[in-house]
Amino acid sequence: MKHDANGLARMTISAVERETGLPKDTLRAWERRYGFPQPARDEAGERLYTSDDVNRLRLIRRLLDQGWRPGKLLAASEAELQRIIEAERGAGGPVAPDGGVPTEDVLAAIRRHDVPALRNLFQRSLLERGLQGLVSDLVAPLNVVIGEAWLRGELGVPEEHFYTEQVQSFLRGTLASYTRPATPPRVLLTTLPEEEHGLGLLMVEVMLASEGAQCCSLGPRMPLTDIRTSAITSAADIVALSFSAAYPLRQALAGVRTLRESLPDTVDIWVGGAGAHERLAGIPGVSVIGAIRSVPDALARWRAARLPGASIAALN
Amino acid sequence: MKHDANGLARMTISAVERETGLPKDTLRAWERRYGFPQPARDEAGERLYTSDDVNRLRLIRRLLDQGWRPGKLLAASEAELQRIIEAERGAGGPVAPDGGVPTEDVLAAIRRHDVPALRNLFQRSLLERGLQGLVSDLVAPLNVVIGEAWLRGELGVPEEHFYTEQVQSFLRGTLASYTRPATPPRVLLTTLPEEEHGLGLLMVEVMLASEGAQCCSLGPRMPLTDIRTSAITSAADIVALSFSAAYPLRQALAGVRTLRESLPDTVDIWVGGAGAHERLAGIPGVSVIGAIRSVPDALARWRAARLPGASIAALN
DNA sequence: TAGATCGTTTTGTCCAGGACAAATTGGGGG
DNA sequence: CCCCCAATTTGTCCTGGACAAAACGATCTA
Repeated sequence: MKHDANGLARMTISAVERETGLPKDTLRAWERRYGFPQPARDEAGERLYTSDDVNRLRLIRRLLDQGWRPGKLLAASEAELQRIIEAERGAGGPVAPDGGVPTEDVLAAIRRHDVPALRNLFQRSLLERGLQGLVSDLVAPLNVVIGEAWLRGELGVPEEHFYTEQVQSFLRGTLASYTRPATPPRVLLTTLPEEEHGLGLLMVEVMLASEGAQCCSLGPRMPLTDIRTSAITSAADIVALSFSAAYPLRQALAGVRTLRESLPDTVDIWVGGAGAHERLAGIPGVSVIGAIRSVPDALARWRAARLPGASIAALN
Repeated sequence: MKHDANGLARMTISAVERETGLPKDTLRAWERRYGFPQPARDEAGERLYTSDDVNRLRLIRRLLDQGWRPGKLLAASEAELQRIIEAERGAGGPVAPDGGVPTEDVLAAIRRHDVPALRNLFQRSLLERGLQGLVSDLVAPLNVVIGEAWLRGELGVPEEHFYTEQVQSFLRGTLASYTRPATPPRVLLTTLPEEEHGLGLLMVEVMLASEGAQCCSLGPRMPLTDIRTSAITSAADIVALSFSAAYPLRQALAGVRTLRESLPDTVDIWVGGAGAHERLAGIPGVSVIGAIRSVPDALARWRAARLPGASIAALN
């Protein structure tokens, strides 16, 4: 981070790429076409962005992920952008209060960076609703709420990281202390290389493991060819992929199609997450898991189809 | 992924950037200066790399991280590259066999993607040596061994991911089921934005938590300004940063200096990991943790200096 | 012999501005 | 109302030049 004559922090184009996830080429194209951002230059003519630029770019990126078009957002004034954010608030329908752990309590704990308090709230939800309930009734809605709070500037980057870190810790910890007889199917979990969010993956793993499936998670960012090799090595019945809303549909389609072609027909592909568009279901042998709570159903269907001889009782 | 006339997989420059972590600009500069890689072109004149190119680039990247210079590596023939890899094998000194869980057993489980077997081995090490012993005597040497095995082509990307994922799961799980009275210091754990490896962070967290410190992990990739805010919000006594060997020293120095300036003097900064160069210790108020096993000592020193009134007994 | 100093080379990153194709949009026709 | 096509939008890639930070290595000093 450099500083200008007034001591204000100024960032180079690669720093901005890192912070916002927007490629350098795109940043330069936007400047050329829309006049925003319009960074100052250093002695060598290199761009120096302000942190205001970065904040606005982060905002724009989120709105892009929600379907807005660059032309609108980049030409928009500050006021217009605020109006768009207002309109976006709760656009996906209100998050149903679940009567369990209050969302505000969780948000308060996150704001305080209060590890014990947050763990307590998770623990409470776990006892009241079980592991699957914790994931589908608390964590899933929380992800939405926190994303929106971030958009409105009510939470910062560290708070979001802190939340993600703590949820992952709690879920993994709970999963680790949970053992039951391993039954089919064997599921390989991962994301494509451009997708780095591992929380969705973990949520699916929790749902599957609670039903006794054998999960093998590779974590995020796995090259396509390696997914194929891994699926075969680990004798997987299902390859589960997670896509966040930010993932370009076109890339998801291409990736899943290639994977589908390279995997044996006996291996199912499941895709889930906010970026798992309906059109992915158009590919034969690919199932879209619309909501995290429907994972157990999908699993039951797979078992009914593939394990016709086994009684349900034997599996439970 | 595109395909050429012979059906061979061909990747665009952004795919290669994604797979290897080498920026597009660097790939083009290497082509211009050293003639490698020299990708074919599609109808539009865009570069199409082969998977051999990518494999070699991945190799080169690792060797760069170990201190080799681009000029040597990129001009090297296939045979010369092999010779360098041979030379590199065990260059860091042999990893001491610790008499506990045999490394080969772990590698075998990783190759088979065998989750239960791997967890068993971790569990065994945990029972034989305790949590700190697991981290310092098994996980730390394993990281080195696995990195070297990858370099020699004995392990692939998915195996490395699989290992990382399983270790993290196991450690987090064990940590979650482990409670003891929280005592000072309060430690904030994270990495700078360019550093995405979270395993080192988790290892430190385990060591610290075993000694009763209050850890608050933000996960990897945290912007500098946000680290400052977070440290203050969470009233941290120590900010712990982890650097992998791949992290450029210059950037580490700049980042840590900036952070040091923005944090109150009462907050210590600890840096660790393979990329935590001695020169970082030159900054006042910054401690370099040379090896993971020295974390408890560092903690004891902090307590002796900052909590002179408290008896050791009260802390344990 | 070990270590500091300083010019030279290496190397990563940035720039401009043009090009193109994939994706989206907005009409019109069945 | 749905489908299809042309116009527009938009992300990504290209070349080839430039520059500064880092690494190197030769020279000098204690």
